[in-house]
Amino acid sequence: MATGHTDPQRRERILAATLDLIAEEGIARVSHRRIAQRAGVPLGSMTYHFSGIEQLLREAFGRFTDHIVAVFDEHLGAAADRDQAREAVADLVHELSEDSQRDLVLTQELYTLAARRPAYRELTHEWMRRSRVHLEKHFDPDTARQLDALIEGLTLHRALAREPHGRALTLEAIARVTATERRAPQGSGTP
Amino acid sequence: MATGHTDPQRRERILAATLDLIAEEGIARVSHRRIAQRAGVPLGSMTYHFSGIEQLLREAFGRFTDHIVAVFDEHLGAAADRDQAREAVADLVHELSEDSQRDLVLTQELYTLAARRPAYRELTHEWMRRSRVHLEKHFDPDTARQLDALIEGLTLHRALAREPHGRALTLEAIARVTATERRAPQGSGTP
DNA sequence: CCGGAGAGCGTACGAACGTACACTCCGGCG
DNA sequence: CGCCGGAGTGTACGTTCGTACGCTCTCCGG
Repeated sequence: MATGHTDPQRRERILAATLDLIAEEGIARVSHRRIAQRAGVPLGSMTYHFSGIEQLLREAFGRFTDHIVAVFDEHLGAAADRDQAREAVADLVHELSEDSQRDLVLTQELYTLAARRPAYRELTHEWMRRSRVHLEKHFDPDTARQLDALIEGLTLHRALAREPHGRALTLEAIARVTATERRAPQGSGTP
Repeated sequence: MATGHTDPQRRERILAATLDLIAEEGIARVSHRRIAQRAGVPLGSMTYHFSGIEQLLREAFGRFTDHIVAVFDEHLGAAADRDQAREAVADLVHELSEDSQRDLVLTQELYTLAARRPAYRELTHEWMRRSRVHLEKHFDPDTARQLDALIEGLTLHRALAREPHGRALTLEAIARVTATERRAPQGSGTP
């Protein structure tokens, strides 16, 4: 085509197609050619817009974490008190584990990369940080940390289980971890 | 070489090399040639012992889940009462998130596959089932389920966090999820 | 002592890969 | 009106891939 001018939509379409491809077929099947075909752009565009597959992947996963963090913000930002926060967390767990296979798969792919490569770990750090900011508006830091881990586990197990657990169980787990009546039987100190 | 007889060690070495390669470089970089080189076997052996990469991966991850389930059994099987079970769970979380980057990475790779392919999901189902068997010796089924998810989340977050949380926090989270008896106050061993 | 059966291997082939780079085309400037 | 710079692309190259298959070599029954 050669329009003669910058076309920012091309770039976006490539990034979106990259995430779609990873979600559907996995990192192992990602290639310039497949992405290009899916995005409807010529092969040459790939190396024109991105210096290599590495940069492309990092940028694509950057978009993805932006999206996920937005979902967190959307759910948890609205919570006004502790009980609403608990409900919001339950909603979050169920949305992430039920709605879209896409987000689940991409999350796993990102964790897999993060487990090995520090560059991707930065993305998960930022993600964890942001979610904890929300949780710490309603719970003390230690509890927030535990709850954050619980969210992760509940989401994953619900998504992978043969018979996913119901909302009642999710809420009960959340309630237990966030129950603040601390009679200190073992003496673990926190505010 | 052509020894003229079946050599079961070859097969094992190939499977071990497959897991090593996945752990170090990721599914995306797995190939017959790389595995063969790492295992010290000729390329021709790959197609001789395994019908294709698909079968090879499934079998390799089968070995891996056997290993992980054994770690679960080892830690949780010895626990005699509820408190020992809590300690055992904490040990488990810390061993999996600290000791070996290898197990963590392989776990993530498996979850990634399981999130997309039912064949691999069977492996995770069996894994979850086995771990719940142990947990249900000390806790009621719902609690076991919540605890199982918590283990998952704590392990992952500890492994990926910039500053991993300490054992006290792990134990506190476990205590909280397992503390509340729905019917009776804390007491007897098996539900 | 020998010959066949079959375990195990070396190699060749077509497809797909990432990347480089010469090229085309168009809007704007002179 | 003509031409020039740079955005954007088509294609070619060297590499690596999975897999098939004819071959070698060892062991054992006779």
